[in-house]
Amino acid sequence: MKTEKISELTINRLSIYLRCLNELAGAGEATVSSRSLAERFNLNSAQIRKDLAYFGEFGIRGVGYYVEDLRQQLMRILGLLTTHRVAIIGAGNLGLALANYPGFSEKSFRIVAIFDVDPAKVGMKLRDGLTISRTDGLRETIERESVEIVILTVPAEVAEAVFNEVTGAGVRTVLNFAPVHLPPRPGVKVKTVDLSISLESLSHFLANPAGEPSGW
Amino acid sequence: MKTEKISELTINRLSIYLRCLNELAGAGEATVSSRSLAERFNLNSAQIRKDLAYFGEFGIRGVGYYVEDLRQQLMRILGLLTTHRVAIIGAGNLGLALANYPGFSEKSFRIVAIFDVDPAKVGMKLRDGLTISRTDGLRETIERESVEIVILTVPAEVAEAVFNEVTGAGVRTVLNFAPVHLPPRPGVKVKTVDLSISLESLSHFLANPAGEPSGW
DNA sequence: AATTGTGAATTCCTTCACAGCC
DNA sequence: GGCTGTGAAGGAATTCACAATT
Repeated sequence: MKTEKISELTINRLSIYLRCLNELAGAGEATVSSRSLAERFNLNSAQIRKDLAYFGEFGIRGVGYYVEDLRQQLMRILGLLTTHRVAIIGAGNLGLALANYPGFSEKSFRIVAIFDVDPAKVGMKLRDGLTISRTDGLRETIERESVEIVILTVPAEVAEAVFNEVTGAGVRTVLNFAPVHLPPRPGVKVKTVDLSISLESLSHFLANPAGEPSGW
Repeated sequence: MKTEKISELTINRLSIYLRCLNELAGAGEATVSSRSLAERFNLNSAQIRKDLAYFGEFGIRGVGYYVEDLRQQLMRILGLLTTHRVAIIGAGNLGLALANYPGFSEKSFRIVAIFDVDPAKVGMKLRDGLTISRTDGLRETIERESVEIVILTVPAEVAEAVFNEVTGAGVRTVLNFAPVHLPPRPGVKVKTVDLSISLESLSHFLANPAGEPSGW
């Protein structure tokens, strides 16, 4: 158990391990080794052991890890034992799709508000208790609803302004889908999902078959 | 100009630089230095110069880079001078949102087909010439429409099977939104966008204020 | 004077390899 | 025998710092 700072890459892998453990638990497996885990997503087994070792000694030599125990540990480490209250800002196609996204564990994340500037959208009921709100009440609603996580699905031009408003209201974590760089704010964590970058990376691959240089 | 292999991270940054150059070109700027570019997304200026140096010598000492020239170079390197034909598989909320996503440059990416298994959805017209197709014709349509890029927005359970089908049909690049590890295939590039991982990373941050360990 | 391009230094991440334990 | 936990080695990515160039 170290006090070193833990890399983002490690945290991302913990999520992957957890997902796999959920499946193993569902399949009734009692234990799993770092090797068999590693084979599922071709990773190195030492990597898995090192990732876990940052947080404690969860395994048993000669045996492996108890699936249910490790699952609980990972849920705790990832903060998934409590429910986080989420707001979506921007009820365009993407915002609405995320509001209904089934992949977010219901237990750990609950969407409590969704906002849009368009008066035609305000008032639209999405489902039980989730209605599109006006953006003028943004700050107030965030505070009243104790929103911890904001998902930003607004146009790029206004993303930074909205970001400033929500962090000003005390939000410390933002999942940003706008294709812009948000300025760093102390104590605030931003994850940006940039779909254009992903597509352009694929485009580069198509343009440069088999590791050929693209320079000339 | 090297023959070294170029990191994914470098390619991703090229997309970021390109976006910025587009703005600068729009604002009528003629030249830009690596330093001023770096300041916009707090990066190191040497990083930018190194990234560009993999592909050629595009700058002028004492001056910087010509905005329009560098823009063209990056478009070429990223393969954005030709249009790539894209198919979306899975017309759920996310698939439909991406079909209408305005962020993909129209010039470089064109969505030519969208598929779903649900008979109730098949035949739905989304817009000019884009109608939801049945999945049985998948392989045939991919070949007929010369699809180069597939966006996978199907449920996790079927993602691998669909992946095998599209790569079998000759598709070499896949943008995967299903929360699964897709097995590596030679000559095929996969980019996975995993929304749960992103959210769980934010959750971890909330659970572990200011770099405190989460072990005990 | 300003800025690029790049070896050298540094920092960060992954993999190896094995002692220690079950 | 099998598997974890980890120090040491190796590899990759970033940053420094400066010679070269306009």
